[in-house]
Amino acid sequence: MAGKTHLAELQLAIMQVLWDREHATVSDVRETLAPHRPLAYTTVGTMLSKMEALGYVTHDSDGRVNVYRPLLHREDVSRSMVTDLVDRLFQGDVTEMMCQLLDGHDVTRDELAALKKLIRSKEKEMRDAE
Amino acid sequence: MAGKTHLAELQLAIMQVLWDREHATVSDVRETLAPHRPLAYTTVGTMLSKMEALGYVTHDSDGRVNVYRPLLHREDVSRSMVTDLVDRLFQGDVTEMMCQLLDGHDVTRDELAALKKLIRSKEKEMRDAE
DNA sequence: ACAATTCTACTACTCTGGTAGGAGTCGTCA
DNA sequence: TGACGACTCCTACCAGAGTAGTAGAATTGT
Repeated sequence: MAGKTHLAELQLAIMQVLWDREHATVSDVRETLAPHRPLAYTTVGTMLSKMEALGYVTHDSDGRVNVYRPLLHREDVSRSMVTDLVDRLFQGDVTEMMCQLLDGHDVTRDELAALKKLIRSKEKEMRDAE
Repeated sequence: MAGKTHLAELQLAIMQVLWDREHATVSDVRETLAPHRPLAYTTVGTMLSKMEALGYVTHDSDGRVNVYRPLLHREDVSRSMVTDLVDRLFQGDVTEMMCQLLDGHDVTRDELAALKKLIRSKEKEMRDAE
């Protein structure tokens, strides 16, 4: 399953809240989003309903309050969205994407070091696998 | 200028065609897209008009045929879309994005090597800059 | 010279994301 | 005990992406 997981702006923001705290009420989500993005209570509620209809989240009722939980996995969504962008922007060429990241952003020395380590472990992994 | 450059699906696909061949007619675009995505002539035409209204492309008339040219730069668009995704998915953490790329995709040995080289030159660049 | 083709311009429709109002419900507290 | 606040549910609305049809002008092959 999983499949196509192209989350829109607000949907993703809401999912992030749900992923961070496992479950949340409409108020929780609203308050968390508020600083960056003040929304009416009903707006968040409506969006959550739509997302439930889409199978992104589910809820059970604690008394009369709906408590929402994510159904999608964070990793699945990031993977699929990243893949999608690489495909659309660079015809699937991961290296191109890397260049873009390194060139277009301020990367600290430490981050570069971390990346080298990451690559080395990846190489090792490949060697072991064969 | 530049600013918000969140191109939608089809819009991006059309821009890719324009970037690849510098300029193109409606037919050109349509034919290029056709294998993956067969669209009516008018669909492509309409979309190009909309994109012109948005300032993404421009055209001049060769006889009675409109020849479209991109106004946005490929690099600007990729940078901004990549940045956008990193922000939304990983709160701007570029390293996280790299992990995602390396873990979630099949990366060949050669690509890993290329990446190491890329990182090294980036490091050098930083050293020289100070 | 005329029919078929090609192209633009205009119009229109569908879907979905985003946004919110209002009605109705229920618990609480003064 | 009744007003208040928090909450859900239903409904509505707009914008933009995507899709395509139609009308009418220009082009071209025969």
